[in-house]
Amino acid sequence: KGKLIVDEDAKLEEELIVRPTSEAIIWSTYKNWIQSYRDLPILINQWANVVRWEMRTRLFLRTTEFLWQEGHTAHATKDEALFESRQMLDVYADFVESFMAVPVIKGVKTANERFAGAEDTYCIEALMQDGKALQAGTSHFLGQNFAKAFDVKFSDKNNTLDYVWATSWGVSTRLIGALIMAHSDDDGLILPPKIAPLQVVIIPIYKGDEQKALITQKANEIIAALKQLNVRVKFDDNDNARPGWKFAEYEMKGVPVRITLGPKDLENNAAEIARRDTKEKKSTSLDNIAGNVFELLGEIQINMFSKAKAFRDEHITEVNNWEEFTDVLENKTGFVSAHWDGTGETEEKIKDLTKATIRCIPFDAKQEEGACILTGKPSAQRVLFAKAY
RNA sequence: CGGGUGGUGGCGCAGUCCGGUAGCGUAUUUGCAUGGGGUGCAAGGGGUCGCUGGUUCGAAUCCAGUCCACCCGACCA
Repeated sequence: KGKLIVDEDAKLEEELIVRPTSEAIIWSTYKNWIQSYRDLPILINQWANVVRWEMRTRLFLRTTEFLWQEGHTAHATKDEALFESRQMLDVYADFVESFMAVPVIKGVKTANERFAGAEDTYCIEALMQDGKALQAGTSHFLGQNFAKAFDVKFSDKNNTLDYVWATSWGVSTRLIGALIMAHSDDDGLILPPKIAPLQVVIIPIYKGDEQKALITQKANEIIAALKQLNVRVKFDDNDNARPGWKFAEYEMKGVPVRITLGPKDLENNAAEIARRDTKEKKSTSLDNIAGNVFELLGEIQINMFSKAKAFRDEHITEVNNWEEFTDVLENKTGFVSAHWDGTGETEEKIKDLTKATIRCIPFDAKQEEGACILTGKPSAQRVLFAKAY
C-alpha cells in the first residue's frame, strides 16, 4: 500500500533500478547547501551508471546502460558560470586531443539539439573513420533555470537574494568507442601511447634454453632501463605461443611498440623495433635503446593525432547549394560546412531529407554572408552538418 | 511496432531450390619436425541440423506453427 507496483506485463527479464535524472537529485540537495555567497561556488563531480531506454543500441556508442562522469556547479555570477562551462569543454577537448589523439571541433549546439533546461549547450565533435560524427563530450551553461525550478537562492554581500547560476557537463564510456573507431585498422586496435595500458612488448626469439637465457638477460636490461623512464613494458616469454602469433596478438591489442630480440640481433648488438601506428620495422642498436623507444612513444602519440586530424580536415567540405550538400553527405561523407537560415524548421527538414544534423556552430566560424542551402534565406555564418552516431 | 535476413560440432560457414546414413575452414587432442609474421605433416575426438507438430518407406532439406538473434526504420537533450 502506497508503494510502487511493477507492471507484470512490462517486467524486464533483467530488472533495472532507475533513479531520477541527476539534476533532480543535485539541485534538491543544493537547495539545502546554498544560503550565502560564501557557499559559492560549489562543484560536485560524480561517476555514475545511467540508463537510456534506447530502442536501438550500438556497442560503446549507444548502450542501454553506460558509465559516465558528470559535474554540476553553482555560482554567484553569470560570468563565472559561463567561464566554468567553457573551461570544462576545454578540459574535455584537451583530454581527447592530447591523450586520446582524437581531434575535436568545439562549438555550440543549435536550439533543437540543446540540453533541455540549458541556455547554451557546448560540445566537442569528433569524426570517425567511416565519416560519421560523434559527440565526444558536452558542457552546459544552465543560466538560472534549474535554480528557479528548484528554488535555490543565495544572499549576496549586500544581503539581497538571487538565484544561483549553474553549469553541468559530462563525458561517458562512449569515449572508448571514439578511441576505437578513430584509430583502429584491419589488424586491430591502435592505442595512443599515453593511454595504452601496455606501451612496449618485448618478444624473444630463441631455440633452446641457452639462447633463451642470453636473450632473457638482455631483455631484463632493457626492461630495467625502460622502467627508469616510466615506460609500461612486458616481456612475453610464454613458450606456448610462437613469435608470429605474438606479433599478431599484440598488434590486435594495439600495443604501440614491439621490440623483437633474437640471436641475430644479439650478434649485432641490436633489436628490431616495430611501431604499431605505421607498422614500420627497423633494426636499432641496443645502446640507449630505452631512450630511443621512449622518444618513439612520443613520436607515435603525435603522429596518431596528426593522421587523425589530416583525415578530419580532409572531411570538412564547404558547400554552397543543395546538390553539393547531398552529394557530399552521400559520397564523400564527413562534416559539411554550409549556410543555414537559423530556424529549427529548416534544420528539422534537412534532417528528414538527409538524416544529417547540425553537429555544432563552431566557435571559430568566421562571419560570412551567405544563403541557406535549403531555403535560400540569408545566413551570417556556416554551420557544420554531418550524419552522426 | 513495421520491413528484411538468418538459426547446422566451440567459432565461422556450405548443404535446403531438386528428400536417401551430415560436410568444409578454424579451434581442440596426440606424435614428430619447426620456431625472425597467426607453423608443417600425420592420426584422432566432437553435431538433439533453434523448437513443436505434420507429409513420407525415409526429413537439415517439403508443409504448418512457434521461439530466438541480427540488420534497416520509428527512437536517440
